[in-house]
Amino acid sequence: MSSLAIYNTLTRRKEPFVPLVPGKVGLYVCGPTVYDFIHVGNARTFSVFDLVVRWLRSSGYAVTYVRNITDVDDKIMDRARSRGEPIEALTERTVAAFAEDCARLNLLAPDSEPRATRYIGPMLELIGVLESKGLAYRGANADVYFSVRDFPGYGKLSRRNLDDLRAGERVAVEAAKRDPLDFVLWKAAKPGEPSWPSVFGAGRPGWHIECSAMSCRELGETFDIHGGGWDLQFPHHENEIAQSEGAHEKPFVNVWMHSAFLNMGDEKMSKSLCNFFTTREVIESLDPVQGGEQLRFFLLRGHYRSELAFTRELLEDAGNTLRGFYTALREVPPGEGEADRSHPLAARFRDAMNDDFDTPVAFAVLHELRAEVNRTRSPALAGLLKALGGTIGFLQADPEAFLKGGVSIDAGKGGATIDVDALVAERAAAKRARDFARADAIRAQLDSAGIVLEDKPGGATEWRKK
RNA sequence: GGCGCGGUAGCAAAGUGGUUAUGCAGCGGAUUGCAAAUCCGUCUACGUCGGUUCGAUUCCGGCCCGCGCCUCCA
Repeated sequence: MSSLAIYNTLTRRKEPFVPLVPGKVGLYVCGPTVYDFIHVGNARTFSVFDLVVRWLRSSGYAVTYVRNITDVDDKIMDRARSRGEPIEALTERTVAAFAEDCARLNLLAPDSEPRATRYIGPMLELIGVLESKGLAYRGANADVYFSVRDFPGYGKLSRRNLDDLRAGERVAVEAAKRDPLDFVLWKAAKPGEPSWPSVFGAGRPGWHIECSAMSCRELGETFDIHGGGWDLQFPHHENEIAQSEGAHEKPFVNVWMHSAFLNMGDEKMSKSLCNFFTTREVIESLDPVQGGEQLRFFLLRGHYRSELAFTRELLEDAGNTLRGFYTALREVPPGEGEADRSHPLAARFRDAMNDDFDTPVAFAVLHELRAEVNRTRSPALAGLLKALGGTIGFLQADPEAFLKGGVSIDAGKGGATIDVDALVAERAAAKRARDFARADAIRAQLDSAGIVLEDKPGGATEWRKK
């Protein structure tokens, strides 16, 4: 039996995974800033870590999964102001929408979903510790900064040399900083902005401090895995390390995981480039029953450290493939009882997932299993297929319902709805009377409405969405 | 300028120093009243130039091309 190896950004290699406490894993993932719907690129990252959590749990680990919500930030304030609504109304609504999107993607809820505004106290404590250790200072503008050059390990995650960084080349550097790379821990309040009282004066936290404070509260000063999108590596995660290790003087995180981008064409999808689709608009453009899992499959069938291009064709392709799995499960209903995890294909699936979550190989194994199910018509093997898919959050829907889809059937021109079952019955009667012209006419009619008929050996007829 | 990632067949995507990845699409066959589904078979591969090697897509080096981070960003 293989054991899990994970690519660690910190060491830039795959390493055997060894949890701090045997059998337990603490996992922290950087969640959304809640001023707008998440886009499909965000969905990729959250899906990747959902896969990680599910696989760790399938492997027997007790996982504590923490994913934060950033609910205080410049963008949130700007958006609330431009909409003329209270900040809380915006963030609450966005959090609720985020939860809906996650549910559609079949993402497990984190065990803890801390919000920045509820951890101001721990953040201030942490900033206090940093100041007492000489790693933080108050600027002339009353902001509090982290002094990057006073933290020896700065740059170790992203492998940057302080002197090579071009801070301020693209954005003007705040004059109050001693070094252009210093980053803000606490921002002094300006009129009309939300603020909290503190020994540093009224203000609000900088972005990076929340993750250091909340991960420590939820998972301890040192924990197993910290994840996020590739772009968070620098400066966000680098700054988290500086804050946490600067304050606690012990390793912050053992394994850093970063998921690759989702691209539009050959550019990264991002809000600043305005080239994104929201997760919900993509799902809503797909079949209402199949859409969520289809998008999830599209996002996860490639390796999480490889970039992925978002196109309509690839989304369709993913849907076709996924329907193939469900077709097998419809034809051969999974047997009751425990699946045989000692089957060679199960072992290969496990090996693939244990090799840094190699989903392309894992799905290739599932395809072999699907063919085996179709050949042997073995309910036990179908059960294994469903069970293995289930370990990574797939193939749990009712196959019949999935394949029928959420069809809103209309006859085409007139928009009149079609009674599929009545037409199927009429066709059956026509077939019995050997009126094949009528039978074929009905097939054609349904086909143009997006319904495919499948005659079964016993004379029964199944239908599904095209 | 610094740091990093990648270039695999129509499309997508793994992997390996010598033996079929896999999927979608296509094509042929079996099957079907016709279809669909399924099964069987099948066609295009490893950016480029060198090096190491009995042998390289797979290791090493140069080059070309693409992308990312260095600002908020999943």
